[in-house]
Amino acid sequence: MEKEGKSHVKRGLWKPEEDMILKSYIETHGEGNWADISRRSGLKRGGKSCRLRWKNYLRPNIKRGGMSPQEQDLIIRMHKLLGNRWSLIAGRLPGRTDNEVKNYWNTHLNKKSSSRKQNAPESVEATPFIDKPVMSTEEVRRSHGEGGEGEEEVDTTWMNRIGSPLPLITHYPDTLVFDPCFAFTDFFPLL
DNA sequence: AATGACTGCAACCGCGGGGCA
DNA sequence: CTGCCCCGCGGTTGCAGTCAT
Repeated sequence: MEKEGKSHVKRGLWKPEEDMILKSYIETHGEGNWADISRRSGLKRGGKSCRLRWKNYLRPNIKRGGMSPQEQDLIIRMHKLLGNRWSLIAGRLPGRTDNEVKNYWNTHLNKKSSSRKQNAPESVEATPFIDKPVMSTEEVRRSHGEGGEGEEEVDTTWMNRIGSPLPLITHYPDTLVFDPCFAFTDFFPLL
């Protein structure tokens, strides 16, 4: 079959008409098999492009606009824990997409964190802001008891490494707002 | 008003993983 | 086991809008 074919595949920004076509097609036929969707809908777009457009823009319940302080806080803390696992982080932010979270991090938070590092007080230097995730994906999985239903046996080593079960809040009180509803055990089931 | 620099976001690219024949 | 196809992820690029001069 024809691969996403270089020659006649349209690129660049999506037009409102294209959005409408894709949206109505998916509403009628459902998601799945994006290569097929791009062919059958009549859009001259690659399957990947259709998928991206739907997931990041057209899907229902997409939240647009600025991040709330709570969302910022969550992103920062999740990033510290997981690193650049944008899809996982976005999974904890209803209506936000991995692309949006990634962009937000790269444009806003990454900058913020690096500028903080520059004038960081000693106490902050002791807990570097972003460089390394506290847990690798593997560690997250293990701590969730993957491979052994040891439930309730929560591995708390990440807490020790962060230094506190409420990471960062004491170091950056101007930016971070502790959300008492959030517990890390809350997102483990998603992994 | 013109224009060059900067910023933020949408979209693309390449790669790896999973499912299936 | 192998190869193919599709999907999803993370990194990167490109462009439109905004700001500064």
